[in-house]
Amino acid sequence: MPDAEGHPTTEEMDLLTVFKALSDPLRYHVMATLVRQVEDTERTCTSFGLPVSKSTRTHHFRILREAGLIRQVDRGNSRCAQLRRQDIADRFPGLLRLLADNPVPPGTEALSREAQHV
Amino acid sequence: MPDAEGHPTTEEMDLLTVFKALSDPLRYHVMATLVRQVEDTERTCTSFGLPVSKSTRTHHFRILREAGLIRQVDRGNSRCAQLRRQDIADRFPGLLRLLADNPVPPGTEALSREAQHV
DNA sequence: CCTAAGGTACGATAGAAACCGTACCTCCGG
DNA sequence: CCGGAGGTACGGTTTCTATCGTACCTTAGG
Repeated sequence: MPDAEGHPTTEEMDLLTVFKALSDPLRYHVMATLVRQVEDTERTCTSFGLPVSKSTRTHHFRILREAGLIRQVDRGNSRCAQLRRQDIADRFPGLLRLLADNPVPPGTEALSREAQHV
Repeated sequence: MPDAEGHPTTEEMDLLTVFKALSDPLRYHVMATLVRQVEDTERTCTSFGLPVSKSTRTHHFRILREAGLIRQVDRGNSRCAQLRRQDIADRFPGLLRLLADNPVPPGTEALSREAQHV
């Protein structure tokens, strides 16, 4: 079962849930962004500049977390999101490559004003 | 643009749309089933024994078709669904393997009474 | 020619999901 | 010690989508 912070183990990850998590443009965008960054990059939820309210943002990151795609670690002040790169690669080989090769498709805008943070 | 029957070209396929199509348990099941069959297998929509009405079934197969995942060919009496294996392999390498390795997860029932057709 | 099987089209409905605002918590910096 | 930034929790709204029924089309077969 998931740990206290709601991170499922590799075995608990389920492709249907992952697809559901990735079927939203905003979440897809977050993942496609994370996957193209250097290993172990940590980013706050805010840094993605999603065009939604704080509470909605929490909602989206929760879904990514519960699908096992990201890890959220407490950094005192804020809570950083980190791609679970190795876990995903182990459980769903090929998935990361798919995301890396397919950034947000044109027409799925409202994401263009991506914050330039790191 | 898509052809007359609504099949997108390989270039038009979009991963977000594909994820959306695969994020429904029934559609996921259809794809996971098709992908495990021998090349060029054709099956009628009915043969999957989905626990939904005819019109809903049409709806699901339309979404799969419009995502570019299946091809529907007229066979006079009925309309057969065929996996677009090569197209998917070209456009989204790794995707078919993911599906083949991850059949319907336990707990996603209502699919158990799969028809034993070919 | 008529019927039944397989499908599509359309309109309606119910449930799910995205979204927001408000209230509240925690930590860092001044 | 206080304010603001980053988040979460909760309740309510709206929008989307899975669902169904009905009507209708086409074809194979009796």
